Amino acid sequence: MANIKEVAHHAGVSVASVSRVMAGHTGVSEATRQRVLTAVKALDYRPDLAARRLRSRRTDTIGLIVSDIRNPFFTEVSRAVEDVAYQQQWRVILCNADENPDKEAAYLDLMRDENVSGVILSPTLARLAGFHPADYPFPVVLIDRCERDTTADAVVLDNVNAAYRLAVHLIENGYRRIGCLYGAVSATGHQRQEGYAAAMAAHGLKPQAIAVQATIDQARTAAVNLLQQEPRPEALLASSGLILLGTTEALRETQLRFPEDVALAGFDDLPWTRLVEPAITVIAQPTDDLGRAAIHLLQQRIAQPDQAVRRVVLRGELQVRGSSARRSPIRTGHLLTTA
Amino acid sequence: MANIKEVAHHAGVSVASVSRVMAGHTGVSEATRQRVLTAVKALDYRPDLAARRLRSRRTDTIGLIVSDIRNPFFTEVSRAVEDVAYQQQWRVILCNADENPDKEAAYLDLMRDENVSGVILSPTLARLAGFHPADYPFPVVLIDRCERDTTADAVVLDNVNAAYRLAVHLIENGYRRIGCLYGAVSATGHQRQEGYAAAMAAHGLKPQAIAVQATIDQARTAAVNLLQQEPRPEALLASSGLILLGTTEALRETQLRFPEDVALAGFDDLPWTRLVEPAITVIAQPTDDLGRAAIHLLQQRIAQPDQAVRRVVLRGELQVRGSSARRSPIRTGHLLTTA
DNA sequence: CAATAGCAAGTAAACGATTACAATAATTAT
DNA sequence: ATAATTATTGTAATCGTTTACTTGCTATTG
Repeated sequence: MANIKEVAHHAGVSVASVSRVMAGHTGVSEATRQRVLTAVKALDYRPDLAARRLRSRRTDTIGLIVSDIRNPFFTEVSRAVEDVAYQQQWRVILCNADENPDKEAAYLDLMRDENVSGVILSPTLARLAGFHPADYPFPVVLIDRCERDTTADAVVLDNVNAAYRLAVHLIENGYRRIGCLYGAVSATGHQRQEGYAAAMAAHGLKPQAIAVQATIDQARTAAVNLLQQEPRPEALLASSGLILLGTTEALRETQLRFPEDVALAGFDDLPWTRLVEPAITVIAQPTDDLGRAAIHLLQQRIAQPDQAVRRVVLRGELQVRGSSARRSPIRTGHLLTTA
Repeated sequence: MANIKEVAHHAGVSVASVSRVMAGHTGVSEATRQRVLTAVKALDYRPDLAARRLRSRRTDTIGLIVSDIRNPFFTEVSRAVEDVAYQQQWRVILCNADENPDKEAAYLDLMRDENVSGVILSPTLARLAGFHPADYPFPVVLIDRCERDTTADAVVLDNVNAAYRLAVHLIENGYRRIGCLYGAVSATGHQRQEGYAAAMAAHGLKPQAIAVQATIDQARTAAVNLLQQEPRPEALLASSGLILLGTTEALRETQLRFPEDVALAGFDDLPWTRLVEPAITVIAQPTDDLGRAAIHLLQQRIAQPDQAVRRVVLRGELQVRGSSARRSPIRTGHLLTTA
């Protein structure tokens, strides 16, 4: 591979001129620019990134550390981030922490080693507690997960509110004993449980929330347990797409029909929620906007390290479908007498 | 951030010794090793990767270019690759080509710029035609997509065979007019169509295969079209998870039931295929093994650049479920007379 | 005991770019 | 025409490592 020296020699100019042309800098005459460009083409020259990064101390690279790449929510967000970055000639190092704080820590160390310009992070609960951006040698934008009192740039859903609306929707459709399965290891799960609990309290209902690991299998097991309790919940609310999937599997396993036996609602408008019969009521998250907002926030922070902390809160959209259909009065003799 | 010089000074040794300790090289006394390590800890030193890469001309980084990160198949494969790499202290640059040859080319250029040790690639059709590893400045292992006559390391499914078995399964269950929706832009789609066509031919049946873009929406549109033709197909075979999803949506849209009106079978054992009623018959791909095999193959190739070309062919497993249940004789008067 | 090997540690030259600074050429002002 | 200014270009130092080579010991051997 040709290096900058050979290009300079071939073009009959100095290495500085070549460098200036490659960087798109001003202050180089059109004549030399052309000579350099033809030499570059002739030698198929491409600057060595390691050398450039060493000398310039910039990498034009950002890190994206997601909690679980197999969760379609994060896949979508990653794609959005990658798409924007790609257009702007930035590199993205995508890391999958697998909800594991050790892996998360290792990746953050790696980001430091790589000298990235910034990081987009969906943090584990452990890291989020007492999180302070100043502890990191690079700008950090949190995504999906953030506490009320976290002082860091962040892009999140209005989790409490969205879960509240979802729960109210179930309540208004006649359901009273509503169970909630929420992700134990994420701030998001907790906030959604909080919104659910608030809605229940506002209607004088007793909440029953179960914390689970946010995997399909764990959610299914927990849901089966919950469904075998007496009295059985009339409806279930799942705080994420994976938990919703596990919960739906549990209903199949226990041969319960929704919404007749147990109504169902959850988060994440994934394609399959429209495929099952009936389709499932969900809060749709604007994954694309989340990703775009995160990278824009990060770029602004990189450009302006001292600007005020910003938080972007996006609204989830309630998609009402059959799984939460109004409770049929025929089956609810008990409710009829109390109403 | 401390650099190697400061560490050397702090430990009272030369930079060479520090470097040797950091690299885990032999030929350094236990005494100095300890002094270096304490200095490293005291100064919180971490070697600068840019400098290391520049000097050593190695990056310990591989590129993983997938066709579509939103396709769960590739998500799973990526996770497997990343997992193995992580354990071995390799970095992975994950790139999403979005089935776009230009983006794919741009990423391959990027890989060269990054001076990666090797690349795992699921190529577009255009690139696969006439693919030769020698055209690239790094070792390449193909994954998921590979032609019979491609002379490159590759890890693929036994696509033709798997599709053949899947089609035969439908035929043996009494279906005759079987349509096939396959991915137009991937070698995999073509091979699966080929296996399907072979099975049809072997049973004296006329194939009807439609090439589609491998997206949910395109597949749905094409499937709706196909389902509105007269005579309507008795069964549909989808060549990938996304196409299967779109096809299933089409059945919902046209209010057709499976398997009663149209039987259904496809590729990729995704969680949702077990959720719909009835569950869908699929070929399960060993995504984890595919990913692991790919990175192992790549590492062997990196260690032994001149070893013979290898191809790992993994077998897909047929998961028979309700969507392809034996055609009920009651509804198939025509078949009864011909049987 | 001198010669020789073997090991540990140090010195300094790369790696290939960027960029501060100096030098030169071209332009404008007086 | 000359001085002052500006626009180009070149020179060389620098980024932080790795590593070939040299040096200085200590231990081994004939």
